[in-house]
Amino acid sequence: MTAPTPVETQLRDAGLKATRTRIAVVAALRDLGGHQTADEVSTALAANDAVVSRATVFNALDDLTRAGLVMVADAGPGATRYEWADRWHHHFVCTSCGAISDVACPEDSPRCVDAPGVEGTVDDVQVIFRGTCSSCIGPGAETT
Amino acid sequence: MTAPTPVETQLRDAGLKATRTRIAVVAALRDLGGHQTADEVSTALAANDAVVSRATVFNALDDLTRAGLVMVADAGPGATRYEWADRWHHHFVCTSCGAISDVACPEDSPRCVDAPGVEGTVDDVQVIFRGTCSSCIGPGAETT
DNA sequence: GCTTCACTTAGACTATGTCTAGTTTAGACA
DNA sequence: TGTCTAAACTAGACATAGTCTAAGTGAAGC
Ligand SMILES: [Mn+2]
Ligand SMILES: [Mn+2]
Ligand SMILES: [Zn+2]
Ligand SMILES: [Zn+2]
Repeated sequence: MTAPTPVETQLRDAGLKATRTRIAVVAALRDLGGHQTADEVSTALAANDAVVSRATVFNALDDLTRAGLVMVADAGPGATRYEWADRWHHHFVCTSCGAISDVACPEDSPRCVDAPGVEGTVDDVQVIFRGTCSSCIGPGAETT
Repeated sequence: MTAPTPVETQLRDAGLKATRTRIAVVAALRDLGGHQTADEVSTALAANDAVVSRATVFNALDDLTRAGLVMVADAGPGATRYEWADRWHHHFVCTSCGAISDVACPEDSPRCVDAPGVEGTVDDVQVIFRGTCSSCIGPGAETT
């Protein structure tokens, strides 16, 4: 039994068991980088000889999100995209090609924007910038 | 042929034909209010003796969104929610019960927040506040 | 080392959205 | 007003995303 890594500690602090699967999912997201779907995570785990049931990947991502180890990048329709919760940030989504890129959060904090008139408690604030990315504007813009 | 309503004009200005279906979809969203899924719109149309193919409802909502007559309320997984694009605003999503409520946009403009360092053109900015709504906090909070 | 309950599993099931090929229609123009 | 044609609509098959259930497994408290 090795010394508990930070991830294991974070899990237990959130009242979750530090299972092989959850640790592998966090590692996969951190290693892959970017914004991954549940099925992409599943594939990455399988490639690492850590086959995990599809339902479990969805459950793990959900649990990890609530525990704050993983964040969701809202980007409209299609599969939900997850990423390792390193630093809080926002997203730019290209409505032409679907690409998602990070936008730094000026405050580096999940509650960076004030919420006037909200009836309830605000946990975090996500800003989604939508538009056309530079590759889609440029000379070689894809119309597909 | 009656005089063109504003909606018909808006459609033609966007290069779209002012069809019976599209007009009915906008009317349904305006009359229903709130944040509706494609299937809820479909049901509302049917109740109005205006049965429309499911694929057409999806297409119409997509076209109307691009034309600026309808807006999407991003709210995480689940069906995409549409609403009549009256005034630009943001959303508060309760992570406990899933309720979506409007949050006024201080600037009343789709480009209310500055996007530092984005590689491309920003068309609009949506802010999503996530947390727990007052009914879910209050004494009679549902755990379901 | 036990015990227990949270976790994981396979796979059926539901929900959400897309595609295609044939038909209809809005709106341009004569 | 009648004709024409690209755009829009249709039904329904298909694809993708996510949920549920009941039985087996393992992390962690003792
Ligand atoms: Mn990101
Ligand atoms: Mn709204
Ligand atoms: Zn792009
Ligand atoms: Zn609530």
